[in-house]
Amino acid sequence: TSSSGLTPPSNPLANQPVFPWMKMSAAKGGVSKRTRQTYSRTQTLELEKEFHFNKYLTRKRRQEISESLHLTERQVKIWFQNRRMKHKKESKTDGTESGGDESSTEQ
Amino acid sequence: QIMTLKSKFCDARRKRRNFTKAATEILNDYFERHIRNPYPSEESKEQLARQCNISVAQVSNWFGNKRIRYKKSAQKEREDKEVNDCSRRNDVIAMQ
DNA sequence: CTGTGATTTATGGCG
DNA sequence: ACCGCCATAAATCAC
Repeated sequence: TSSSGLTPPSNPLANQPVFPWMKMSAAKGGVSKRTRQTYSRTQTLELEKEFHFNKYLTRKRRQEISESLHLTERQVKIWFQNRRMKHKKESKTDGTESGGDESSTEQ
Repeated sequence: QIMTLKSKFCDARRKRRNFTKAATEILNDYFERHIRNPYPSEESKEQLARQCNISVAQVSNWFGNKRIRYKKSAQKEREDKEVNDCSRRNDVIAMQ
């Protein structure tokens, strides 16, 4: 009602109610922007090598790896969890695909 | 960056093409009709996947990306609105 | 450069 | 208490 001529005709985002899922997860104490560390080539390579050796970690192995790669034990643990998920996903899709690619079969 | 060189062989599975217009329309339609809680169940994902002729994983990716990107633009829009309000107030103050 | 689908780090819930 | 699985967030990658 205030400004007569300047009513935004199409603005789907601005005047929509803010539903809970749209709120941002502020996390701890006041101002914190979440950052995601990207692992170096060597870190990824070593982790991958170890994963090929075994899919699951021993407490001891986890300690050794985390120390040599300058990652926390938690990061190593999580990396293996994520890697297992990736492995599972790949197993589903690939099945027994060998090389074909190109043209149709892609989803 | 380092991956960029090698990936051409190992990760060649990365992006190929966009979804069809029809598929995007179906997904967007579902999203907007469930804007209060855009988290499709496993069954809904399967149905959408069939309708769009894509995989369930791709449907999940689409909703993940959509939620985050929608949330971000909505937040940005709200920030801009605040700035506009401030400017408007400042204009009024300036006139007085 | 932007858009967009996919992948990589990281969290929390539940078993 | 602790770990693995899973769905998801958020950042980042790769066209």
